[in-house]
Amino acid sequence: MSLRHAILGLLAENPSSGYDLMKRFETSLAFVWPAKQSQVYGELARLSEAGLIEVTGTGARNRREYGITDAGRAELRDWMIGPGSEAAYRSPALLRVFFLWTLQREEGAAYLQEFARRNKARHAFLESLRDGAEWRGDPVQVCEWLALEFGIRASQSSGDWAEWAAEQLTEHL
Amino acid sequence: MSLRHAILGLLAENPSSGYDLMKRFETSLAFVWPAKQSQVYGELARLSEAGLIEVTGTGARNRREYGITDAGRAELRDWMIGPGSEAAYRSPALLRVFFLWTLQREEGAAYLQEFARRNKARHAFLESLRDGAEWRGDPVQVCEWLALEFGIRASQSSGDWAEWAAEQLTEHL
DNA sequence: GAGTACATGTAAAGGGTTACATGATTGG
DNA sequence: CCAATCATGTAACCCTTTACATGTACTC
Repeated sequence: MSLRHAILGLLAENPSSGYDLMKRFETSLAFVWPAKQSQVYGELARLSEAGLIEVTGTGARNRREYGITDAGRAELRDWMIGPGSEAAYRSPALLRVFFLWTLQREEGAAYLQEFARRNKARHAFLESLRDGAEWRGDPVQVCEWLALEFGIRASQSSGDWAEWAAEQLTEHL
Repeated sequence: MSLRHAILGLLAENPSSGYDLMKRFETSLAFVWPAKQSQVYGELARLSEAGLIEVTGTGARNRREYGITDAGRAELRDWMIGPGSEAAYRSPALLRVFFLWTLQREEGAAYLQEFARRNKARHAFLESLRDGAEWRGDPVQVCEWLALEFGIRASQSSGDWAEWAAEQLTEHL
């Protein structure tokens, strides 16, 4: 149940409303732990009931700001230092690679080239995020930067692989 | 709904029982599209009812072998050449990186070093698979090899990143 | 005044995980 | 004969996705 810990982590940074959290799930966390609006509000209610977060303020338009409680901080820490639950990585894109032999050679190569193109686009996007940001060097931002760098390297590696794979497919199929 | 297409792809290769498929989901597809036993049998029933697969033989211990039908092959092809549904990548490991600032510097560095260790282990494992296999060069195997190579490069890249990140954390936090 | 962004809530459906449940066959 | 493996089925629970539903405040 990592959505719960994602919310706790975000609230450990600063108090936020469901709407604020939702925006962060759509932006900075989009490639790491995407979450929908309905999920966020549901989990906030559950966390609040469990005493891991609490309402710390209200604002216009029915806005409710939540802050993390001491119990919430303890729960977050337990999860952070606990045993790493495994990836359970599911990739429809890679699954198709397994079945590329069911297509014609040119179709398969085209698929891999499209895969390469997308990864290059993502790579360029992530690099632009890194290069466009103002790096103040506070701990929160350092961690964001590390995660961002992961994405940059991963998209680079995936893009390179896909170009190579398209060549291999043309040669060996 | 990619489980459905994973099963169709495997059955396009050769007729198999639920048990056979389950084994493949635990081995070759484990890092790409893992699936549980209960899922496999359920989906087989649904695919059979939809006419995308059919029972092609029976064996000892109540074994039922399914084969893909022409309708199933058409469905598989539609999915293969259709628009790529996006990743929806969820990584608890990377999520923690986002919140590493909540730990002490040494704890964070230790986490990243453990991350590096795991990726190196996976890298070694995947390389041993590649180097231990008998490569006959048939189309099915070429595709498996391409996917395997993806995993090798990804684990390499992740491991390198984690080592680098541990250093950065020590320096910049 | 209209459109956009802010703000929250819930219900239904789909897919994945865990657990229970059962039985047949093979190999040592 | 006993254990491991082969083989299937299903129920409950949890999480995610999609969709519907509603209302407020700001800006042009």
